[in-house]
Amino acid sequence: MSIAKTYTPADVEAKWYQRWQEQGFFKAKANPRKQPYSVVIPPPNVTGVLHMGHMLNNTIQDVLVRRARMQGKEACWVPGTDHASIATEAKVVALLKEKGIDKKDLTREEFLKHAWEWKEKYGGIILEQLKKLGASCDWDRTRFTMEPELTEAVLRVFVDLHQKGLIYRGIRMVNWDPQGGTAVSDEEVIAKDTMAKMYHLRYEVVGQAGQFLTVATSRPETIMADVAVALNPNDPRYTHLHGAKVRIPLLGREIPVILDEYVSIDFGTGALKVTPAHDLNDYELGLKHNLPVIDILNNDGSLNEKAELYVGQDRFAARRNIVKDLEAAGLLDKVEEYASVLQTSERTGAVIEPRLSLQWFLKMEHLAKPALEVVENDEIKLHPPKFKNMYRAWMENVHDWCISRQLWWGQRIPAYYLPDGSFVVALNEEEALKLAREKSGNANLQATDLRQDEDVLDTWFSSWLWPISVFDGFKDPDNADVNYFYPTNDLVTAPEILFFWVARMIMAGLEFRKQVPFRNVYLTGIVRDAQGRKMSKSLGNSPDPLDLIATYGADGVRTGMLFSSPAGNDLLYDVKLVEQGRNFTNKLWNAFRLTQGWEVDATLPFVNAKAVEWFSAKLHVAQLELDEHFEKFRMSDALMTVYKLVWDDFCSFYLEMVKPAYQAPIDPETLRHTTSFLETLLKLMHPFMPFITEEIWHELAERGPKDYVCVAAWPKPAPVTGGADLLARMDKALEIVAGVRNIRNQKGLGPNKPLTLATKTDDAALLHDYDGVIRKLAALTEISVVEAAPAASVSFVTGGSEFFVPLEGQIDLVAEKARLEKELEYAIGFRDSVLKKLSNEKFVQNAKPDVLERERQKLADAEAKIATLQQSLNNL
RNA sequence: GGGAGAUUAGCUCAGCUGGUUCAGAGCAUCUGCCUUACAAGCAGAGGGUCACUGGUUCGAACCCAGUAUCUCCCA
Repeated sequence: MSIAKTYTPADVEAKWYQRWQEQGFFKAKANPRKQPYSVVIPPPNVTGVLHMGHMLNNTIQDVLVRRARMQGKEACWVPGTDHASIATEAKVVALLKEKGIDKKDLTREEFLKHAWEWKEKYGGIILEQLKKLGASCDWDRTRFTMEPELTEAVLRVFVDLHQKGLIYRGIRMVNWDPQGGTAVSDEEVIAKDTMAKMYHLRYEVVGQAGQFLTVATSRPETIMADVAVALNPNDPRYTHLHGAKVRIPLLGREIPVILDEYVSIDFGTGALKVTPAHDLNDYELGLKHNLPVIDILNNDGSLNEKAELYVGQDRFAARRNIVKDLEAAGLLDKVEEYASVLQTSERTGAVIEPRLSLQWFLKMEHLAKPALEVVENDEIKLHPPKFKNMYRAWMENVHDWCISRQLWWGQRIPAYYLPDGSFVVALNEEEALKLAREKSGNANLQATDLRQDEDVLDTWFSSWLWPISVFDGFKDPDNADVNYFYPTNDLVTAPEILFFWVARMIMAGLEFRKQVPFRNVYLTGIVRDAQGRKMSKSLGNSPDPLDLIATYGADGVRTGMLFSSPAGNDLLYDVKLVEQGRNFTNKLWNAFRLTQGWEVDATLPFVNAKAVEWFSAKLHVAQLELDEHFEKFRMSDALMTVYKLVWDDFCSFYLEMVKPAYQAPIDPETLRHTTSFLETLLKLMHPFMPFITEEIWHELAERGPKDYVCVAAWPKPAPVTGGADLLARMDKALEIVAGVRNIRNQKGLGPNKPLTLATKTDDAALLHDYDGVIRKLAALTEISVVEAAPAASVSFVTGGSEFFVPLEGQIDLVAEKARLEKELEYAIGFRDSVLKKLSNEKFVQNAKPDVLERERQKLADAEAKIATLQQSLNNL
């Protein structure tokens, strides 16, 4: 036999991927005669490389897309990347630093030149990696969120929303990332539980030397920004200080004591220092009491000259130093540990600094309301639906979106400032100038008089337009593509970005196209290691996806990932999973090898009708089940259905039933059916295992130039007459087979030792019809119907029939008796429980007729079994 | 602190409208087999008080209440 004994994916994967591309199978265009099916990829970070999360996510998308393509839909999977402003800028800055270049020494244009160079060099890597996985994207449609067309879309949207009054500029407390040197949105802040220290500081009461008010704070370095100390008016401990002034420790500046019920009496000392520039709550308090704002921090988190002390020091260094100095001055009362929450930046990990700054915001209320509604009314379905609760909670408490970032890598905010400080918002400089002239009434205003905002937009402000912008829906809102492919069908993404991205795409879709961007959102879990830890570079617990593909084959890896990943559940990755996937490909390969080895003898009669009928019926049931799993987005279950159909039903049973003796020929009819079954199985498996199925497809027959399983028609379930009966009868026959095999195992007989079977049966027809199947699978030479048990035989009971395997000299009467008694005992217990149910009048009155009928049948079966078992015992 | 979800075999999970497809699947485990498609395999077997305590019901893994533990989201 010339076909390799084990399947070697490396030999075929690249070949088929190339062929598919040459054939243009992945290309999609608006085609009114076909039903559209579109998916947009969650654009990976342009600087990224493929990780396990991408593997899972893109495998699922590819399964959906490939199946849709086979179903005859115009399947369009749009790939692309996003520019990931903070992450990319940080990488470029780091790279430049290695070369001895400081970002500060570069102009914006110079920096962007470096960034683009870097993007050109590394930006496509991840997409190339996806091809190795088999992703059937329409690569001609590859988009990048910062390319000119998409940038224009972003700017248009900004201008539009500004005109609608939804974008505004204001001083707000933002989350400042001192390391990234930029504001980040609420959603990019991660709260971490930590133990922090609470410092009790002594503020001297003005005019009462030696009298102190003790204030507890976790941030002693901010006292220089204090503008008041607040007390609860109802706190009896402090009534004597109402109206007093206190002196800031070390600094000596006098600040008022204010009263506000906001202060909680039992937290800390009940006295709260008020630092409006560096705490959101303090800021609110300051507004209410009309207090000044003193900002003592620089962008990088160091103290500025307004602090007067520790100027130039980093906030954490300043904290250490001021604690030392306070202690030395006797102004530190005590330090205690307490559990607190540290806000950190998702991007850089730096501790977030609440900071007042002038930023651009997008009002959310108007956008959030309809976006909530379409999820509530299932116009967009989340899978699994438990995420609906989370989605609702967020949408009902949504805050305005801080969309400006103090970076260079990204779309620059299209706001232009006039010399007088006012601004206009316009798509480009010319229009801005026009507007500025109108606004100022100064017709002589020149472009050089305008200054464009320095900041760029949040990357999500590009990504939220993705399902529209990839089809050029902003540039040309009525183009054929967008009209045909939008709304897209399914979105596959991670729950972590449900709000960042999914919710905002829904908002954008409704706002700009009055239509939802997709119908289904499939939320994958996080890929973790076997111990449940998140995969991370620092832990080194993440395998390299490309190594995995090289070792186990893309098909093996794809199925391995899917075996254990129900929607929304984390995937505990274990190499055993991809091994299982690889083994599955090998199993299929060998089934194919077997059929390839058969010689046909055209004169042979068709002897396998029972097997063929049965497998046809099995196939029908499995297809219905498979389609149902797909409709419900139960991908693991869908795969498992195919897995069992192929491995158990096709290989372990069907092929064993029809397989001729070694080197014996097969009849043409059986071969025809078998090949046809195999082709159907290849189609059903193709979305999961595209490469091996394509390889076998072409090995199985000479194929025409366009005849690929990749574009074969998805099989329609074909009902089989009397299918349910066929399945039930085969099940009975296989039970008999299992009974014989069990005896072989118990008695240590080899799988091939010829045996005979005798039976006292109530279903002689079954034995007659399935004689061939049973004899073959159980390796029996003869099955005979008898009146009485043969001497010296081992027996078993299935259904109401008793079977005997004569075994001269190998019968252990005692053990045999014990076994039968145990079975009998169980059967009696079972019968009694049914009897009890049936003798309960209320049950008989209340239970539905079919339930009652089933119970009666149960009773009859049990009675029959008991009778047979007793007979067997008597015979011993 | 507020909210949501979960708890079923050693592991990962199914289990629909309460009732024979109700205690399941895959993996793992154990036993025996290198039986000419496959040892990346074949055959067989064992394994669970459905977290706990009550309640509703003729009947509960499923419905209700409480308890415990875990996870996630928000503050």
